Amino acid sequence: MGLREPLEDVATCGLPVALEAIGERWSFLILRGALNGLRHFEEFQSTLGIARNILANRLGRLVEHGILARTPMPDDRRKIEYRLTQKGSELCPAMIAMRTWGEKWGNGVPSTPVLVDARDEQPIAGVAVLAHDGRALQLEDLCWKHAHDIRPLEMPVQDVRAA
Amino acid sequence: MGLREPLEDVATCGLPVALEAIGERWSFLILRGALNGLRHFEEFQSTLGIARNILANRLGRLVEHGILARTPMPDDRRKIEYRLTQKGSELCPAMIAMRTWGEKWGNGVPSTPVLVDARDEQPIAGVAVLAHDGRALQLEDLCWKHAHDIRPLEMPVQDVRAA
DNA sequence: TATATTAAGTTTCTAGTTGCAACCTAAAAC
DNA sequence: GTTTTAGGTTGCAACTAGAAACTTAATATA
Repeated sequence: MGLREPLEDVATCGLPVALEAIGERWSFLILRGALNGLRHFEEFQSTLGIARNILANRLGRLVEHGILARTPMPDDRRKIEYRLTQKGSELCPAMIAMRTWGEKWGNGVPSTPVLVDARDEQPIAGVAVLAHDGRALQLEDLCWKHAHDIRPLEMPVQDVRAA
Repeated sequence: MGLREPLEDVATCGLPVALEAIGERWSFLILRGALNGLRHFEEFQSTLGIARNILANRLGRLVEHGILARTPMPDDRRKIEYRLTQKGSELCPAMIAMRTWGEKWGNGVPSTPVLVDARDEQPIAGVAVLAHDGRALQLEDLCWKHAHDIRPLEMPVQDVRAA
């Protein structure tokens, strides 16, 4: 692959940060597996069909980035449990967004298993970009602005001087 | 890389479909560039600092996948315009989700430019998973179910027999 | 018309990465 | 104590990424 530069400096942006951690196909699939309940090396290996050395490498990388936590099981210390951290779990919306897109634009793949709302067990509608007040925004409603061009919302009367 | 299998069959899921198209760091960054208004080869090249052959390869791949449209400009036919298609634009939520995650969990990167709501020019809140009725769901509210275990919502009276 | 310049790719070549298969190591089971 | 199991390493061939130089076609300039 040639040398891999940190890539962070490609304009200030959170995206390169995320890519550094999971910007690679197996990382995504391992993450998807973890969100689906996979916990152990052999589970990932047999479910995903990934080569063992690559799996070891990616699991290690995800652990390094604090996305997975690595714990030997107390009852059988050969067994290692890889579990999503809070940081890792919060990649869920990104994963779902990609999955939903792939489902819509791919060749009619009806993804399984289905992600449902625990309350009524109905499939989710998808992912949306939310405005500061919670409204779901359409793509046409979005635009880019430089940070210094943004004027803070006028608050009722309070002087909020904290960041 | 050895041989690259289609990867589609890693359980039925839209995610591999998406990864096939953009599951690679430069593709994401090119896409981000496009969402930010980049249109031409040299713009991408100088902004992202990507090697020219890789850029050509990725642009071609994105065009093949119908994510970018490739059009020579009428006034200067050397110039090629790469523009997001509808399919490509709809990757925006996925990109934003990753960016937002990177912003939160990275080393305090304040991403620039900022994505704002066009109506009030306020920065967006983030990305959320929506339930079928439009409520924003928390991660704890989500769970996986097999398709055949899902019972359709009882509709008023209509007998909906279509898939 | 002849000569630069520019936009968008190719080509070449090196070095690092991936993938597969086989091997290793420590803990548990028999 | 031998076997099995979980989670890795190692070695090697094939492939890919990246930098820089080269190509090609369309415009601009002299």
